[in-house]
Amino acid sequence: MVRKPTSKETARKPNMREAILAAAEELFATNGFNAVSVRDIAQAAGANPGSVTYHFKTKDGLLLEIYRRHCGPMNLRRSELLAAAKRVRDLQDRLEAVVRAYVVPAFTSGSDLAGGGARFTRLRAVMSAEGNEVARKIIAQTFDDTSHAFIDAIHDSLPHIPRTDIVWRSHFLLGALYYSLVTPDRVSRLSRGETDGGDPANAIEQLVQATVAAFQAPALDQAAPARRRTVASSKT
Amino acid sequence: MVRKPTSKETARKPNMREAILAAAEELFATNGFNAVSVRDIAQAAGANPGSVTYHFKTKDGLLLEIYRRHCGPMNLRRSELLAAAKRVRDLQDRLEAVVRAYVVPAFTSGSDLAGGGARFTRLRAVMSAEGNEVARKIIAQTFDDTSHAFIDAIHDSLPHIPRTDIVWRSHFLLGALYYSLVTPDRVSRLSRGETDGGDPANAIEQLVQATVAAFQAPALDQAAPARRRTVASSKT
DNA sequence: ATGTGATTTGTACTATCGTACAAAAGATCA
DNA sequence: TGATCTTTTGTACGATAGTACAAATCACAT
Repeated sequence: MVRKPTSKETARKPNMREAILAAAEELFATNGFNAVSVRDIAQAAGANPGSVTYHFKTKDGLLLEIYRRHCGPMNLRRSELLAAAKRVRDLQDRLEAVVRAYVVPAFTSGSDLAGGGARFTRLRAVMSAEGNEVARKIIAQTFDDTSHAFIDAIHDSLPHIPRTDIVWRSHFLLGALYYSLVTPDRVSRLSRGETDGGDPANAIEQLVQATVAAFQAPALDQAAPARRRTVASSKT
Repeated sequence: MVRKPTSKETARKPNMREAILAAAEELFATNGFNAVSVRDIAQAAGANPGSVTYHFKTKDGLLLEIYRRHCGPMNLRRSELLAAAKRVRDLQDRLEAVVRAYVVPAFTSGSDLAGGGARFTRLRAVMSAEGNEVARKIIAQTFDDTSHAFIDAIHDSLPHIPRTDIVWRSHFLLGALYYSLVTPDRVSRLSRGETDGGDPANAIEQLVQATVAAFQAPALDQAAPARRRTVASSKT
């Protein structure tokens, strides 16, 4: 179909395998796993449905390979940034650096795949929402260590906050991060169109700033007693 | 259309229509829209597949009816709580009350359907992640007004924060809220099993506390200059 | 140029999907 | 009771799903 002008380079039109991976990543991330058929992927990649079976055996195998492709680089990058962040001496600055080390690789490229970071993170968000089993397994065994490392680092910057609260707030961070990537235009819509919903740098800044403040909130148990109010207590 | 239930009880085998709605709600919320077949729903409801077609015409129609069933009551409850929150005089207390008015109906029942609040909110989270068109439309025309009302109320409590930042942080709130309901056990897992990941009241408190702090963070543009740090500036 | 192993294509198979529709069953009231 | 609705059942149909597999094609060392 597409002719290679030269037989020298293997990756003239990128390996087809790569094209399939990229197409699948994009389609899965925007539509979910079950809504996308193997034929959809093949068509988007300019490939034959049989090619997908050849390279990845099954649809699950394709998803698994997408994860394998990204998890390593993204974790590596996070580790590097986390190590650098830990060296920041000022406690507040360090907290911000740690949060940034967590957020940045999720938005920007986690490997050499173009724009891969945001797309893969969005994919993770969607798979998580769908309760995809393949994704759940590989994520649990790949990211839980990283999550713990970050939680520990944050806890070091906020020794007076109980670990439980740190975990909750990290959880909220991940949710906010996911949602930002799942609905990339919702912010501009609600902002009455005057803003930069699509600018990832701005999204990162907003997320980091808000998250740092959330982490710094007083601990739940020891919150100032005067602060307890129950405006919405009826249970229905 | 509405036949008097008459003969002694309201429904000896509960309306079947309700059973189908409940089963669909549960299955969609945990597995996504496309992963669940009409036959799955019928079986879970103890009904015949044809019954689903009879009551809701199409699968989309079934989803639409689920939304119709919940959106009204939940918005009503939010409005009530928001109105009450707005009457709180102290600015910080009011902010917390407003956030609570937004969060509580999403966790607890928004109508008389048992446990409907959390389940429906989880459903919304999943549909949002999957980019479901039916859900997107009805949500945009049902919740955007509410969202604006909340954003306005929060802005009133934080006049010095630009509206853009408020919108972002509301966005993060919704993401955190969604994610808490999508992965109900992740917190306990990361907390090394000693905590209450399944307790909704605790989740609400954690979310409200963290979110209030996030809203109160300094505005992005006017953040203290000394605070700007770029520990993660390299781009890939 | 040719043989060889790696890919790509085309097609086919079975399972399951959403939906339609006629017949059966149940309920309501003259 | 019999007539007339509403609801449930059973079954079927066309479309599409994931996957398998043989044939065709390609890349390249010889």
